[in-house]
Amino acid sequence: MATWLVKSEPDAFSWDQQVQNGTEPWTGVRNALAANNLKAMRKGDRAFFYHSNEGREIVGIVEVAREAYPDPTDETGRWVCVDMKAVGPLPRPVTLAAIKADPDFADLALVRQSRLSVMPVGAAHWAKLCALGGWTGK
DNA sequence: GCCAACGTTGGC
DNA sequence: GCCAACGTTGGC
Repeated sequence: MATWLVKSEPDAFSWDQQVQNGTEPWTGVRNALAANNLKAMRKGDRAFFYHSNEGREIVGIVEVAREAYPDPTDETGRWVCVDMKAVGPLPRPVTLAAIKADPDFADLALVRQSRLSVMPVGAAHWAKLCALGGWTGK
């Protein structure tokens, strides 16, 4: 199972909405690198749900419910989306400040490429972020 | 609200 | 196909 991190501005689509809706299409990605990451996602992969701009913290975990398919919000038909299902909130959201303060995360894409909206997270980083977030679920 | 990073567009 | 101009993202 691969692990990822996806960003959303809470003004546009927040964690609360994700939880309320259960499963939700992850649309609106218009960046080639991010789109490649979406295409590499497999059903059952997990991803951190990160609030950009407002909050700037990892607030929860979602799971890929449907692999890449054409983004219905894209008129050109060039871009794809996936479906994400809410798994659960992090008991203690992990802030960007905390991530940046830890040298272990210096090579995390979130730190290195701040504008990328969909990125892979290595197994070691995933485990550490789960621990920091107080995540005890599976 | 400002600015840095960076992707995209369009003129040549 | 290069590169300057411009737009967008997102941290601060």
